[in-house]
Amino acid sequence: MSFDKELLRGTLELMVLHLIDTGDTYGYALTSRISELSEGRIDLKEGTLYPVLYRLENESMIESSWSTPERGVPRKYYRITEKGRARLSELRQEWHAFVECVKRVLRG
Amino acid sequence: MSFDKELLRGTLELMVLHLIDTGDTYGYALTSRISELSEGRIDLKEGTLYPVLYRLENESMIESSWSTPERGVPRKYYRITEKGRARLSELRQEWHAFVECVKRVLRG
DNA sequence: ATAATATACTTAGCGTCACTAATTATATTG
DNA sequence: CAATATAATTAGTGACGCTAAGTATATTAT
Repeated sequence: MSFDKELLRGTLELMVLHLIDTGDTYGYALTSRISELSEGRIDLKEGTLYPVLYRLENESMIESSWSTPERGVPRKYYRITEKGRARLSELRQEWHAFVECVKRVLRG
Repeated sequence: MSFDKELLRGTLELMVLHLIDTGDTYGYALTSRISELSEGRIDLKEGTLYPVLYRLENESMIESSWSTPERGVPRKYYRITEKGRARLSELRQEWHAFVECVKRVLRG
């Protein structure tokens, strides 16, 4: 039902950075958001998403801070940095160019 | 200049199977064909392409036979099998569905 | 109260696969 | 005959999405 995991490689960072860019959010919410937007076709497990977030934070693409909501358990909120926005723009361009390339190969 | 290698994952098989489907061919020619069609953006090294071909042959998606051209060194020609054609059709669908998903996420 | 469930984050270890790099071999060209 | 182009093979590396298990708090059900 779901996609070959290899396909996710290279686009996961793009999607995560984009969603963080559209509004500060936290890990658990990102998995549901991606699942929702992809109509259940992309079902990220925690073991997949969190390492992506740590990588991005480690490279200063995003920053985090703990926050406890009125109800519920503490959450680690992420926001994108300037560096992250630049990277996002690059990744977006790269993705579109790549899709174009594959399209050309599949026509040839 | 070239794409992040992670992007190639998941689409390499698709592109290779497609090109073999459009006409019997051999490894070395595939790299130049893909480079040409992608305007140099996808530059497969032998160490990348040949293992793909061996995998595909091992799974009976393609078949090979040696053939010596009138001029030049012997080549290993590949042709697609019925099983390979079925797989190609699946991969093509999966790819298009995935691109759609990413598009939706990047809009959300 | 307490057990059960939902939310939320962490982390160790695995397998796949594109990569680098080196090797072998024949054919053609200078 | 050396140098280059063509063509295939293969050993080893690293990135990263995955499984799976764990920690911890909050809410709901019994």
